[in-house]
Amino acid sequence: MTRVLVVDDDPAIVRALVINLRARQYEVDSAEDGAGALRAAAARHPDVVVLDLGLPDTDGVDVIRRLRAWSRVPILVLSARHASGEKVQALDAGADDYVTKPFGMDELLARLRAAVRRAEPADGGDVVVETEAFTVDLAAKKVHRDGRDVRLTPTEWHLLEALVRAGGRLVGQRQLLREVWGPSYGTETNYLRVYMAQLRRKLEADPSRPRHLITEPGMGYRFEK
Amino acid sequence: MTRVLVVDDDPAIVRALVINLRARQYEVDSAEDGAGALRAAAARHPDVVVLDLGLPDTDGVDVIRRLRAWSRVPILVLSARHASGEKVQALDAGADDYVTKPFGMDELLARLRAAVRRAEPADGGDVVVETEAFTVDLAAKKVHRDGRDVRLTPTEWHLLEALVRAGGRLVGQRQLLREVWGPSYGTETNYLRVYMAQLRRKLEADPSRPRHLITEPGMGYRFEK
DNA sequence: CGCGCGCGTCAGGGTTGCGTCAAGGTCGGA
DNA sequence: TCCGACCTTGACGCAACCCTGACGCGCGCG
Repeated sequence: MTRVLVVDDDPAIVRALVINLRARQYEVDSAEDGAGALRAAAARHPDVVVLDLGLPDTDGVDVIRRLRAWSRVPILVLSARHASGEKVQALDAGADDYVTKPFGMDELLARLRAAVRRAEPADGGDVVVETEAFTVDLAAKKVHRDGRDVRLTPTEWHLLEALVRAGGRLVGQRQLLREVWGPSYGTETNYLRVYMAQLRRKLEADPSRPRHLITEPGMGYRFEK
Repeated sequence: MTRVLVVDDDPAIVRALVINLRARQYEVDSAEDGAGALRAAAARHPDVVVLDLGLPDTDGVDVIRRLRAWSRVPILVLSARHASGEKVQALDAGADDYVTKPFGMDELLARLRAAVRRAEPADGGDVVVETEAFTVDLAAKKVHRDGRDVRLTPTEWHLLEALVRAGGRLVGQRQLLREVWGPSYGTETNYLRVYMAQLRRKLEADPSRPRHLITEPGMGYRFEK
């Protein structure tokens, strides 16, 4: 879930933002001054910060600088000032976007989505799943075992990926076949047997007693850490 | 040097932007419609795109989508419309920022700097990447090997750059083709074979046994340190 | 006890994909 | 106008992959 930090000294605005964001499944923290903002950012590691420039204790641009000193979290600035000098200062200090009050909630949310989307592949880069026998890197499409790379064929990789992405849940054979071979392959369960065997031979310590690529007889297969 | 692509059908705006950007040491290309924008983006690989939504031939949002189909270049949208619906559409299609006309040049430039700054470390990380066989300098666009410069053709460089920027991740052949040759070249995989061979001949110690420019059969290619 | 079912294993044959080479085409500079 | 560098395109051999069928095994059930 995406975590947002809202910083504003006007309780009405904070409330409006919190309600709207929570309704859209964001996790929201809030702060009402610069010190609180920096504390919250350090403690909670938000995925994006919505920052009002007119805070009671600190200059907003200074908050941006201090955040940027150690974090690359996207910062979306709110401000009542329309003057372009303010905007330039904030943006050059490291802000990602600048919205003037009064703002439309739809627009703000869209800009927020844009900021989060941009940041995603940057720091959430590698999705790596580890087991005691091998390591799967879903982003790089790489499998590691005993310090060496394991070579997988395209079909083997697709199958492994489908299982790993299910995150430990059971995947039915029909679903597996459709994901890997395409929508018209619902019954060729022998494909699964052949390729599961190859995967186990390449990945399991003891292929005849799989510990991670598990068969659920009559139902399907499951990946287990 | 940072390369900017300006897309607008109003010559006055294009001129103003080009003058201001060139004065600040940007390298500027321009296009006046959607088709030209896509062509220019494919040919010149700009570091940021400034895009007017009201183009004569195409819906601006559609241009954004088509760009996003193969590129992550930052897109800064210009528009005369203040309506929030337009903004939301453009941002959700993949735009990075949205500025309404008339705009202040200072503000636009600041937003442009923000967009470029964000993108820089996002896909590169290191500007210089070293292997035991050769060294790639992404900023200087140079390749060193055994203490001397290696001469690469433009296409060879694009290909190498796309692989190195992926940072060890596997790059699918379709994606590679689109990044290097443009969005309409999704299937000419023989290009890849030819140019990968040339790169290996120039860079690998033993071109028949590549250690850094690796083929993943059926899936794509990967750069490995 | 015999049978059927589902799963794992193995090996062979058709097909695809990759590396290689060479020739034709295009563009810009001398 | 000629020349060279670069890009495109096609052909060919080879290795790897995908599919397929056959067989063996364990289990549950009649």
